[in-house]
Amino acid sequence: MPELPEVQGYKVYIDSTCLHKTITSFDCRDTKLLKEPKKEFEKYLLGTKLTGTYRIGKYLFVETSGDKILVMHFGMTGRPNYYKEVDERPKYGHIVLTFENGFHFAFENKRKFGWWNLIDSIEEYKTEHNLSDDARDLKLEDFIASLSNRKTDIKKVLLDQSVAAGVGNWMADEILYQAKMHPQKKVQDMTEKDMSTVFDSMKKVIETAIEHEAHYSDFPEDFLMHFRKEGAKCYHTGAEIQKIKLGGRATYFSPKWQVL
DNA sequence: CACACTGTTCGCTC
DNA sequence: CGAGCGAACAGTGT
Repeated sequence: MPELPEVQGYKVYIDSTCLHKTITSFDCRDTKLLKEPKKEFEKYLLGTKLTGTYRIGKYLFVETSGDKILVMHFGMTGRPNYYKEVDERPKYGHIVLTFENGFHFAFENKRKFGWWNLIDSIEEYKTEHNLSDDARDLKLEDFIASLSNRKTDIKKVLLDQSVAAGVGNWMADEILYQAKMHPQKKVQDMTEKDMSTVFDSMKKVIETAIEHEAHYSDFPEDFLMHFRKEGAKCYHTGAEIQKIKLGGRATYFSPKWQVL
């Protein structure tokens, strides 16, 4: 589930719980979640403190008092959990840090698509992994530039983390619904005005979601999230929401509202 | 039971 | 080189 707004919430949570406390233990019960050997994590984390966080899209960079930066990606089912007692360890808390105050930080990851990594430079990592600026900070001119050489459905392009880092499957559907844009609109057929409309919707969806702490039921009533299921009624037209598959992802849209 | 779901990454074609 | 595409990954839920 975690897309940009959820990860933003995780960042705030970690900032308010885990910073400036010496790490006394590192426990990982499934090393598949580690992109470097476990020994490296022990070496660079034990005895250090987490000092700050920086988010780009769905990637959370955690700075430490040591020589490395910790990168967390929550995958599809990840979330942080800060707790006190050892026996409170969550079922899917596959990675756990313990701090000098005795509290623990669990990286919960039910489906194990999330991971941790150790890196030297955020800028370098961003370049190597073709990450765009965070969608929240992205400039219209950069968004248009990224779209200019693309020749496929706008929905697929929105999911590309080199275009607008942080947009995931539900956000892409919501952005296109707000923009009245059909998900299969070909990017090469879009005018600059179309792109600008989608861009503005993206900003609106991001800020609305963060404002409501990614709690979907609190979103405005004309948001797709309230009726994002096959056969549900579109807020504007009353027509049935349709489900198609794009880029291997379930895509929901209102055919009467988002006309191709 | 077979498949849906979620994001990234890999391998392949063009 | 890089866009596009589809499969693969893990495990729970339906």
